[in-house]
Amino acid sequence: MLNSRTPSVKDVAAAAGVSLGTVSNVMNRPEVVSARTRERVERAMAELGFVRNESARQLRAGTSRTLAYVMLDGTNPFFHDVAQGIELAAEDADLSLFICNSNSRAEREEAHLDRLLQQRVQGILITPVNSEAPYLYDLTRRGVPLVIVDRRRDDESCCSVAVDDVHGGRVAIEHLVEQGHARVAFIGGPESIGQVRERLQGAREVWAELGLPADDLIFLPTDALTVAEGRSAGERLAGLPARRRPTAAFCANDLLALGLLQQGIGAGLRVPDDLAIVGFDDIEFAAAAAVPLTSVRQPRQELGRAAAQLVLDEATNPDHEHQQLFFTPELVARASSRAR
Amino acid sequence: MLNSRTPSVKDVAAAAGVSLGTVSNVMNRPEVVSARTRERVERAMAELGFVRNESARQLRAGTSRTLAYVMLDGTNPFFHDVAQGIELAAEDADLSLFICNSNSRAEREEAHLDRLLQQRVQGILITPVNSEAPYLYDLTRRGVPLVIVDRRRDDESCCSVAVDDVHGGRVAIEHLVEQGHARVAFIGGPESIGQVRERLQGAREVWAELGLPADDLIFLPTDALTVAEGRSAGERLAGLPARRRPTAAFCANDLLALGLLQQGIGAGLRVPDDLAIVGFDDIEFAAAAAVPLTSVRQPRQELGRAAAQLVLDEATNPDHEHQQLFFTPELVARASSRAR
DNA sequence: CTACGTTTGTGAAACATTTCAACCCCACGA
DNA sequence: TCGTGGGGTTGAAATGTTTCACAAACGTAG
Repeated sequence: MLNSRTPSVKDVAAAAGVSLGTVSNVMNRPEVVSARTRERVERAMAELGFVRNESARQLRAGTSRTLAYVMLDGTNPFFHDVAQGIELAAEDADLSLFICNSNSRAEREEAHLDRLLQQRVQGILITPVNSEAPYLYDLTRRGVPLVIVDRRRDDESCCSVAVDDVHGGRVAIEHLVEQGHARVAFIGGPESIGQVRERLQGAREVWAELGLPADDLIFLPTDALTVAEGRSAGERLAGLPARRRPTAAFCANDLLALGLLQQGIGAGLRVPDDLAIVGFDDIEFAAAAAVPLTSVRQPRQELGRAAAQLVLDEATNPDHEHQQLFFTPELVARASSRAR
Repeated sequence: MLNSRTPSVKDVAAAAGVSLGTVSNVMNRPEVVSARTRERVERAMAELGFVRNESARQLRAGTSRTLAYVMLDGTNPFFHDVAQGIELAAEDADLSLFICNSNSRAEREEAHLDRLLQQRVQGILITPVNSEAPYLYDLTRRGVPLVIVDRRRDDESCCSVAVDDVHGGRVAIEHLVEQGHARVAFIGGPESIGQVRERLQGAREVWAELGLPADDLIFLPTDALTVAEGRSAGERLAGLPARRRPTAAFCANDLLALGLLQQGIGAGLRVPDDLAIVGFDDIEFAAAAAVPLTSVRQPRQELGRAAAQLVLDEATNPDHEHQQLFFTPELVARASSRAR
């Protein structure tokens, strides 16, 4: 109040009648200072309302206490769950987490990374717009610990944490076939997204293995993985001639599935009787949908947690080796695909 | 690569054959340095891959370039939309945004604030667990710019940005009465949340003004504002004797409304014919629900943006005065409350 | 040719912390 | 008594910027 400047170690030292080195010791290695002086210093800190200046600490120590996650799409709850997992791991390691959102724009992504570099964050987790972007390789060259989340790189030039999307596609289709469906739509796109390709690939693989005619697995491409695109896919589905119309749809993510569900119910379809639906991700709202949504669950928090552990290993362990972690997704069956 | 240490201004200065003060000038006031040397310095920076050390900058300059938002509940998309608004304003002011999540736990909240204080952030935006918490008052006393978002304080001891919840309650009920409903449930809780109280108050006010019997506005309390609680409220609703059973429900937020909708549809109710539903917040998923949800829209991004502007004013304008901003929410009518 | 103003560049101080070699003091063993 | 060891504390250096008073260079007017 009276003294506007915020107190520094020097002020604390003066107030406690010790040297400033001792104050630092109280904070960083309390065991070397005698109980009596430690207490005195702590009292002085409390009285002055001392708060350690993190910039100065970081400048001298050379190491920051923050991690960063650059997420791809803030409107998709999936990424917030991943972030939550990272946050938990960061908390355990006594680190702060910077969350940025690129909104799927490479230019925002690059701006964020630049900022983070200036902050000298300990490590960066990212779900990139494009995992091959040159500025991502620059990071590695600079020695910044980097983990790619929910995407992969073909070469193994950095750590990554992802989910076996081919397998995810397989279990979704296996489930639908088990439920008696013989004509199924795959809804998703654009194909430039690796995940979409792989989920489709898994679907096709198992469809062929089961000896079903390729024509009866209908690919309905979309322009994005959003609720609106799901609705529009639903309209296209309804437009198909009855004998071609699938009895079930497997959507590349839950947002699409929710859009499809909404469009279907609005058009008077009964789900799952007229149309069974399976989504992907198992976001919170999947279970909360009007007809609870069957979905392929990704271990979202686990994904984040594991990624954080990898980045920490890279940051602290001198003989760290890059790893490509792979989680296996599993099907969560709910009403939207109940047996016919 | 070869030289592991990341280059500093000093290295750049040496490489460009100028003093380090000049390098600083190139970054901070390019107009005072001649075109020739500026270019030389810039080339040296690029060659060395120089990245300014933000801690050092901050230490010397005494001011950080970050804002922080401590959100209340990461599982509610509402807060992410608010954060998005803040982010946009921060971007305009060339600031970074730290996003923290207290998960409705005061202890996490306090830990986050402590961190942020150490980082010397320029200002803090927060949707607090409790706007009267003593540690929030401490912040103000310390002179940290603070804005309370989506909550208020009775005294006007800091800036806040909120929505007129009483009005929101009024328009929701007016709408339902217009649609011909004469027995309506208010679903929400706990009452310790100011918003819940005020939305209920608005509902009761207008109900009385319209001359409807108080008994026909039924208060169904919940333990939280979640989808699960919405479902359970739906069960309680179904348990009411038919002549007491309301024909419409006004939920204190969209998550409750979605839960209620799910339970209702599952139990075979037709929405809106058997039960009309109005939510609050108008989150993305409201429009995407099986029956698109009528909701009272809060200007979520605007809320964040305005809050950011207030905090910046407090941080930079010496004769800043605390303001309590108030937005007026508006009803967005959709299928879940279509005329009967 | 001098005095002066303007433009451009310099160098040292300052910011708040951590770290580390050095120092003091005291107890203890010889 | 002296020497030794060790617990506790100190003081100064170092971290990478920014800022600011000042110096150098260069025109230009008188």
